[in-house]
Amino acid sequence: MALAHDYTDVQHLPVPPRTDDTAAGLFRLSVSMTFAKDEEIYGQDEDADLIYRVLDGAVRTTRVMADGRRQIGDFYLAGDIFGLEAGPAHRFAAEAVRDSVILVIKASTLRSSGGDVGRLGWEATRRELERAQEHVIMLGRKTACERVASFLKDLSDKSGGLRVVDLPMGRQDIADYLGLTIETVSRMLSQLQASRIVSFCATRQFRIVNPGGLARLANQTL
Amino acid sequence: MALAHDYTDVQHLPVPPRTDDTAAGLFRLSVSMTFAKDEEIYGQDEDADLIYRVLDGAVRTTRVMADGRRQIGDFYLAGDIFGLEAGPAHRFAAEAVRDSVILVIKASTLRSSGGDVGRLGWEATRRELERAQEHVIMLGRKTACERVASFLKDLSDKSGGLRVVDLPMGRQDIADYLGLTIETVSRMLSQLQASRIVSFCATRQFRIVNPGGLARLANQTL
DNA sequence: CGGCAGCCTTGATCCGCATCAAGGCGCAGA
DNA sequence: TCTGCGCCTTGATGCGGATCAAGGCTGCCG
Repeated sequence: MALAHDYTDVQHLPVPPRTDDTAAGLFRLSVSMTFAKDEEIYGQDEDADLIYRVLDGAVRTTRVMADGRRQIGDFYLAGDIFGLEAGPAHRFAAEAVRDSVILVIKASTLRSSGGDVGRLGWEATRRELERAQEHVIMLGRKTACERVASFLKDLSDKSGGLRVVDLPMGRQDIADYLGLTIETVSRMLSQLQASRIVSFCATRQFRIVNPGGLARLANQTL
Repeated sequence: MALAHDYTDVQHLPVPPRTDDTAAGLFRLSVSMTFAKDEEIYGQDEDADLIYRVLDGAVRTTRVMADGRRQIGDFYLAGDIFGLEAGPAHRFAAEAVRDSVILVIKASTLRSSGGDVGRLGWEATRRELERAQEHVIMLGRKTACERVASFLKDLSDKSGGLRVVDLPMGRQDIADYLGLTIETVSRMLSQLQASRIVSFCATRQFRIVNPGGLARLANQTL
């Protein structure tokens, strides 16, 4: 596990670089920090008074059971907000999937804001809830093939529906997100490629060859 | 499936009967409705302008895939609030597990409220998110035995830690909540009883014989 | 350019849960 | 009380994904 962050690279940004979406408004008075690959952003059980936004890079939230079994709660890419799942304390840890730049704001600032700003926080929490519920469906009732297909499709959708998509995370992270083993993920990816649904340009970049076929395999209910 | 509710039993209640918790404050201007066992409270994809609170009975939220596979999102007992998962439309349907009385309030009333009331809605949404995330851990990384043990323990905790607990739902509902089949749920329940962890007084009522053993099997991480 | 380490793929086998099948039990209604 | 139906349990068998095992690829650093 990476060492605790030393906070030497904190910079004050009056305005975040991306201002093209509502979330940006929440982060007007924020601080930017960089995290190395696999570095912890916050720990499980840690007090939660901060909310985060990915500026560049990718983040995973994880929970590890006593015997080492790991579940990834979600992945967050550039523009995404995370850290909202906290009551008094975080129930998941957050780690950088690769070198990342993160904006940070005090949660108490947000929560005490009346009107619009408070409503934006609520909206963001509601979207998190929706994503968690989709995840429940996936883990409860989808086959390994459907899970992997859903994962690739979601990633493409998040990237604006591009045909060529980068995978920021490794196979083990995908497995721990989908509730599978790394071997099963690898086999399903090979199988999807063999069926001409997708095609891997590199280990961590694929092209969607047959979007209709992918959607059918993903078996989305909505 | 039950017929649509005919709304003939709507009554106006100036104050809900239970006023001993914060949630009650949200429902000061609400309407009470009764639903028969298995009756639909709202449908998947249905527009969402209402928020609900269980006064008496039990409710499940469900999502059905094209081929009939069903996943239950959560169960709600007396005092619980549901219907918050909606963006523009509900992503799960809600049905009465047994004859139930439900309080209903317009969501727009809540959302537009500034200050305290708005914050209570956010808090309730955040608790929903926490429950969904626990569900993700369960479905992603727990064995059948751990899932059933967790389920019984959660139910007991929700009922205030009682040793004798009623199961409002049938075995099929439990299976669809835990991502298992009804046969596996039944076998695990028999197994827990054989190991003197719990003891079934009736099909739908059990006693926790060994709380420590149950907690150990549940394998909670927090 | 060569060597090494971490990540990924592929194959063989195993096992937990699903599926298929056959009653048992309890409750409701005659 | 009897009867029937829905719900639940239990047993036998099958299969999807886990586990165990053995390399292959790729990117980094000398």
